[in-house]
Amino acid sequence: MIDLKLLRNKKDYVASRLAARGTEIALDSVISADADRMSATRELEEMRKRMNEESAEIGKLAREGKDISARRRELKTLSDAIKEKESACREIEERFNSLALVLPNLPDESVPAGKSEDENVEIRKWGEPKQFSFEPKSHVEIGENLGILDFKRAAKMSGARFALYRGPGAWLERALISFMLNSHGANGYEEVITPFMVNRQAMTGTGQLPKFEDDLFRLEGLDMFLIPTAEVSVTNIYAGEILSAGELPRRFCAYTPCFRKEAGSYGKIATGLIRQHQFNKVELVKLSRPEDSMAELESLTADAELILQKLELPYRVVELCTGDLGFSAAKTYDLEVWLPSQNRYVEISSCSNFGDFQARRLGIRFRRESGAKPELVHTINGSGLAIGRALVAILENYQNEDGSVEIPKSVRHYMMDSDIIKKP
RNA sequence: GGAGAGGUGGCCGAGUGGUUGAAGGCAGCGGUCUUGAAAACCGCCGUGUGAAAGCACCGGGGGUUCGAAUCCCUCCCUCUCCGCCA
Repeated sequence: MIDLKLLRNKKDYVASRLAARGTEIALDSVISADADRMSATRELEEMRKRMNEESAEIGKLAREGKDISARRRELKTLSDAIKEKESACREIEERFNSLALVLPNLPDESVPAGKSEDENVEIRKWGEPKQFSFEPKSHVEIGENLGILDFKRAAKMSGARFALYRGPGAWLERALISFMLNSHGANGYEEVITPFMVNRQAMTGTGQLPKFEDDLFRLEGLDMFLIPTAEVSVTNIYAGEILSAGELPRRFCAYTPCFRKEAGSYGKIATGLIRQHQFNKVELVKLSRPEDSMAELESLTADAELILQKLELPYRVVELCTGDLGFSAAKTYDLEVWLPSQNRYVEISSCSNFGDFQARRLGIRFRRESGAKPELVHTINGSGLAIGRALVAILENYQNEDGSVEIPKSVRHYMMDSDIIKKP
C-alpha cells in the first residue's frame, strides 16, 4: 500500500511515478473513494458523539430514578440511523480497499526509467564465461544422460513443470541448500523454517493478493495458499508488531519450496528446471530502519552474489528499470547467471527494497526510542539463491565433453566429498 | 475427529450492562534522594485516524439494548484430556 497522505497531497507526483512503471490507473477514482471514506467516517463520528453524550445522560437520569422511556424512544431512532451509516461506511471502505490494494509501489527515484526489461541496466559483471572446446549441452540433456534428472517420470504423477531428482542429482540439490544456508548464517542471517501454507491475510500483506491470485495454488476449501516464495512467510513473522530500534535490522534466511502456477507462461521455456510449478529456494529477508534500507539492499545483493562467487559461476547484476519492477518493489537488482547452452545470462535471484509498502500492509513498525511514535520499517528481500537454477548453472558450466559434471569445490564437502558426477 | 477451558494494554491480572481506554502489579522512561548504585518516594507510560475537538479499538465478524470488555450467535486462535498419527 502506498502512503495515502502522499496520494492526497501529491497526487501528480504519485501519478507520474506510477506512470513510470507503465501502470495505467485512474488515480482519481482512488482519491474520490478516499474522500468518500473520510467524509462518511466524519458523519458517522458526529452521530456517535451525540449518541454517547445522550446515552450518558440517560444513564444518569436512570440512576436518579427518573422516567427515561421518552428519551429512550428518541434515541432508538438515532441508534438505528447509526447502524445504517455503519453499514454504508463498511461498503465505502471496501470499495476504497479494492482500489487501493491493487496500486503498485512507487519506484525509487534512483531507478532508471524504462518500459520493459530491454531497458534494464547492467550494473556489473563477475567472472568470464568459459570457452568450451565442444558444443555445450543443456542441463536437461546432461541431467537425463547422467540419470540424475527425470522429467518424464515426474510427469506421470504430476504433469509438466515438475522434476524428479535422482541419486547425485538429489544430493546436489540438498547440498546447495545446506551450502547456501551456512554461507548466509555466517553472514549474520538467522535461519528460519516457516510454514509453507499461509492464509489470505499474509498473502495480501506482502502484495501477492488481491491482484495475483491466479498465480497461486489455493488449498481447496481452506482459503489458504501454498507460498510462491519464502518472502511471504518470513516477512509475516513480525506482522502487527512494534519492534524496538535495537532489534533492527532483522536478517533472516530460509529454505522453502516455492509453488507457482506460472499461468500465462506457456509461451516460455517449458522443459527443464528453469520454470517449475514447485522449486526450492533459499531466501534472504531483512527488516530495517527506513534510512538504512538502501544500504541493506546493497549488502543483501552482495550476500547473494557471494554464493555465485563461491560456486565460481559467471554472472552479472542488472538493475530493473521502472517498467520491469514487480508489484511491491521500489528498487530491484536481478542476478543473472551464465548458461552456456543458451549463450546468455538467466535470472537466478531478484533482490528488492520494498520501502514501507509491505510494512504498511502488514503493520510492521518500530520505535526509535521508548515513548516515540511507531514508524514503519522497510522490508528488503532477495533469493540467495534459487536452488534449481543454481543446479542448472552448475550442470552446464561444469560439464565435460564426456557428459560428466565436475562438482564446484565449495559444495563437495556437502556431497560426501565427491568431486564429479558421471555415468555409473 | 470427540470433550472441556480460555482469549483484556510490552508482560501478569481485575472488571456489577451506564464518567472503564479500561483497577492493581511488573517492566520501561523522567525526577527526588545518593559520591555512585540499589531501595524508597513522586510523575509519565497503548494504537489508529484527525490540524484539533473528537471518534474507534478489550481475538475477528454479526446481533440484543437508549447504552456492550461485560448478554447472545458465529468464526478464528490457544491450552487440557481422549482418539489417531510422523
